[in-house]
Amino acid sequence: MQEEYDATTVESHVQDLWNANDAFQVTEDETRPKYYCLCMFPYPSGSLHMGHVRNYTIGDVLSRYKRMQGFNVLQPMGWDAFGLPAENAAIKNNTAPAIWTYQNIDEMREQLQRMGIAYDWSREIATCTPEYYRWEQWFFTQLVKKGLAYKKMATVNWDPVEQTVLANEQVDADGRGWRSGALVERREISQWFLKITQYAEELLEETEKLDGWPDAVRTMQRNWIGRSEGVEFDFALADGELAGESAIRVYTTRPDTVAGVTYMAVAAEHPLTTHVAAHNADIQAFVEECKKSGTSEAAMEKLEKRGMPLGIEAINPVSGERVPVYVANFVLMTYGTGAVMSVPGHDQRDHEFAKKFNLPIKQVVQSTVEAVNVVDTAFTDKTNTVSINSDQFDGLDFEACFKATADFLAKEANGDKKVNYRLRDWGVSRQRYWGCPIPIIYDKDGNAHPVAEEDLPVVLPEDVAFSGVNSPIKEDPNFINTTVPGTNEPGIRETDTFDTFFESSWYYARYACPDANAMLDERANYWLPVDQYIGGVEHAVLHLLYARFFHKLMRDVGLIKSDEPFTRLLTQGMVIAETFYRDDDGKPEYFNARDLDLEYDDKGRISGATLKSDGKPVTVGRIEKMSKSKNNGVDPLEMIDRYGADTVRLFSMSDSPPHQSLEWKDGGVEGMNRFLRRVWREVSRLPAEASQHVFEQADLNDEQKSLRRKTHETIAKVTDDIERRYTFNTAIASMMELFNEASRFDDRSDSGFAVQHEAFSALVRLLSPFTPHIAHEMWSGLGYESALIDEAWPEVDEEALVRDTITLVIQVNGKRRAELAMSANASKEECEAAALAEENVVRNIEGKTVRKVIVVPGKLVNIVAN
RNA sequence: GCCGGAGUGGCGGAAUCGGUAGACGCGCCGGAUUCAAAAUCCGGUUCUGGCAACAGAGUGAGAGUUCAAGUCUCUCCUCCGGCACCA
Repeated sequence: MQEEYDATTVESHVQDLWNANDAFQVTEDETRPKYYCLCMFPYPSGSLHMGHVRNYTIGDVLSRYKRMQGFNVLQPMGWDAFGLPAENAAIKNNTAPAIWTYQNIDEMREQLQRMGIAYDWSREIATCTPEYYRWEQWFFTQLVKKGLAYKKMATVNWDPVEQTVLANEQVDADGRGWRSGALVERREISQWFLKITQYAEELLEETEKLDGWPDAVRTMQRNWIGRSEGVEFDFALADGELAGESAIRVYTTRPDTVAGVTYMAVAAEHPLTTHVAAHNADIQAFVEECKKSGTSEAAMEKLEKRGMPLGIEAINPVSGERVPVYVANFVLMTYGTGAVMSVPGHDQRDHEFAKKFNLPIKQVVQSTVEAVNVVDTAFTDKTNTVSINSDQFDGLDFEACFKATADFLAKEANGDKKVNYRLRDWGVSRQRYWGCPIPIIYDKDGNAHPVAEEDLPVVLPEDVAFSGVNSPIKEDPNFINTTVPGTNEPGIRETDTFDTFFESSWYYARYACPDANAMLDERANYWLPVDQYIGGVEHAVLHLLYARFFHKLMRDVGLIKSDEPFTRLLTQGMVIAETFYRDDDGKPEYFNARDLDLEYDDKGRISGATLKSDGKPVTVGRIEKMSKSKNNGVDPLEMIDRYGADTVRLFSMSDSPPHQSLEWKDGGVEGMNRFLRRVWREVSRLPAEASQHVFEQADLNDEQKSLRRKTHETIAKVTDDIERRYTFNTAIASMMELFNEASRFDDRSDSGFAVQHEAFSALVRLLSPFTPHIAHEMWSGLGYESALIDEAWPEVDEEALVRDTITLVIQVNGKRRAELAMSANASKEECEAAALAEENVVRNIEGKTVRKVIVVPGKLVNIVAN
């Protein structure tokens, strides 16, 4: 072992060794417990960023740790390869999306390999290959047959200039198309949906059981599913039938407030609105206006609450009063019945609308504990309340009134108790090119036929000229024209592709059997569920919910046996860094720190910065998530070149716990590099014969015992931090403590060397999941013949943890006044006596009476005196 | 608006079950080495007072429970994240 640590040499040497031995290839093995550790696979954008580094290092630490614990560990990697950026790049660079994507995959694979992560590369998957997507096409045809996939009209963003559908990401905050700048419109087209709502109840119930998931993610999923219990019932139309209907059906979670309904509101798409609009130009104009606004959340948010009276009245089934019906832009056709009863007294939104249109506000719920004035604001409490102004329901609390009204509505107004979900069926059609073709053929009457199993996959043509925004397959007769399955009739192919969440919803299962000649085979039941899943919290709802849904679908088709895909989930925080900018004309221009000269104040804080190229100052901005737009990214490859992958890995784990954000700091990286160089140096200086010496615990002196205790305390601490707490930062801190103590230890006796060798032997193994390359070399440096990846995780020697003496903290009235070294087995009385005799204690209780003495064995004595 | 999470030195953070607040790292200060610098090594570093021993203050603000509170309870403030016309 050389005395100077050279990361580049070490890392390429160790990686070659692993590669030559296929060190991380695994097969099913019933004799060992399995451990499937998975990181969310990347989109192949072409370059690795720090978020990837952090994500994959966490996975590798856990994988390597479990391997040393004796588990049969699977850690695969692949590519979420379909998606919009490939199309954007294609337009910009005039290359086919496939070529761009495969080139990026090659580049990123190389970059990833430099990090030395223990992947089983033989299982690599790219979702854009027909070998992968043919199975999801097959699966979709099964779902169509089971009625779990169906077609219906749905709203999309339509760019009137480009004459194309836009993804939500392609519509800016002002509701304009990204290329044309034209105002995006809403348009109804027929699209495919998966019936996730059929699984809403099971998904919700099992959310409660996912105790290996962060509470935040479970809460988000619960809210996203959004279960509510209420009643659906009719408001009869006051002047008889309209548009073939005699009533307006509504859904409410507050049947106890029906008496307070003073008006109603229906959606722009509601049949009643359409009926009235046919003879009323003003209403027609209003409906058109509603349809013009985009579907994006940003657009919805800005929407002002507006409405118009339809000139219709309905009868309140409880009060018998006539109430006017409005059309309003905030009523959603897709939730409930597309019509709502409005209770301005007890719903804030209804209250605002009532004020704006001068509608009556009626109080029907009274608080039993405070004064209520529904003229100013809605009263929405459901506890400590009684019903008033509600005839036979007066005097009931919320629960009783809910039940009584529901029973009444059941008899008098076609009422039905109903559970509603905020969750909608998952629209999987995308009018994009670079995705998996939906395997459907339409006959001349427009009926949909799933492509026959033997005709799969429907291959996406990759050799395409990409001229505009429109998908090239939509104009490709070779792709479109075919025959209807089972006939000789001409048929037309579906040209929409799947939402890319489709691919990422089942890839974790395919890794178990990437070469299977079926969607999955028995191997999936060996490896699944994933024991540990790691990725960004931005996927808390969509991806993680879709994957859970798919898992249940695959279970119900008989492909797998488990109910849930991911047993434990870790969501890592963002990687953040300083930003620097100039804002001369209202559009800030951001600069990367590498192009700046930074100034620091006397406390080491950044006080100013100037651009190297012109020497003029730039503004120091906030610390934000690394991104292209803020130009504050740090290139992982540059860091690996400078310090080595081990240093980069170690820093990414050391500075904060994984679920929190990590601030990238050059000084911190250098600190980790310094630490590794020190460990290397100490190990290289340890005499070769140190490994030969043995010791007997009973014969050790106090210093030797103390180092042994530190060694084994550290093993216990690091194990607990990785296994239970996920606090890799504190694990690293405690390894540094052990190193500091072991390197200061200067005892050249045989047993001294033996104890020191034990400390370094443990340290190297504890470090190995974090910094596997340097650990491998140091392991041989310590005189071991074996490869470190085949070693077992170090075990705690309980005997080494035993303390003869302990430090007792002495407090007077809760304030620390002294410390005492005591025998570890001293009695309570002895501790108390020693504490009361201590010099500084005597001084502090002088003139006071000791009221009470509290002894916490092994820790402290608190003397209460006044 | 609703639902989460978080506020601790100059900075990132530690304190795991109510028991020594500030581990570990960065930065800064001093020293050694050097012709000099970088690198490296050693020491110091919450604030105030003191040569020191030690004393006082201190975990966003305010109250409370307790022998003992960063940790538990209540009220409030600030920041971050998610959802947001869901009837």
